[in-house]
Amino acid sequence: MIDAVTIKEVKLQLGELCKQKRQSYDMSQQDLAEALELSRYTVQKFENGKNATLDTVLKIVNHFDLLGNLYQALKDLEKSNDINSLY
Amino acid sequence: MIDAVTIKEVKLQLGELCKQKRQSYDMSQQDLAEALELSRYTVQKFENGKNATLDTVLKIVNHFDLLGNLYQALKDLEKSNDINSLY
DNA sequence: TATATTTGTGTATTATAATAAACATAAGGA
DNA sequence: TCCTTATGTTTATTATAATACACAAATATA
Repeated sequence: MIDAVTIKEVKLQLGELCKQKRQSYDMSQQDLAEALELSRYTVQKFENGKNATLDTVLKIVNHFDLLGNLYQALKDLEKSNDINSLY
Repeated sequence: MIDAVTIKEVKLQLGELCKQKRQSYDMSQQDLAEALELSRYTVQKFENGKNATLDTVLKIVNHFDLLGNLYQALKDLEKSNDINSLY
């Protein structure tokens, strides 16, 4: 039995991904906020797993060149009726 | 040269995915809204590509049993420094 | 055609994400 | 040690997502 992933865990993981990507680009929270025309507080909260808007998330995803990947993943999910198929 | 995906397109695709999944479960917007304790208007706007909160998106993703997939995809992105690597 | 259901839209209100500014703390470099 | 930078947190304000109605327009269904 695999533990179900929670919404909170996904938000925390999203924040971690942002932090890791940001640091790999050698940017501070302030740098990222300015690049995306967001406040540092918004970046700060996002990286710590708080709720955010889709626009904020996608701005960040886009900045790290992951928007195309996300789009393709969504397209794939739409095609397959059941991604968890055993076959 | 591949056209860059826009934030607007991703939001529209997210809405389409929701609509397609919802219909595959034979649910109305009202049904989905009630199941997730959201207003129908919120579901309506999301399906039509409007901005939303991360909580709303993840509630919907979770309802269609895609939260684990999303979590794993985020974990994978964190590990690989460059998902677009040619190697 | 009627009737019911679903979807799209409008308005007003409430809840909350985003912003701006300030300040504390911690870590690192001079 | 001092000075700088980055992060975390607070308070107040603004912008906007979410809600709760209502109603019109499609879209089934009898």
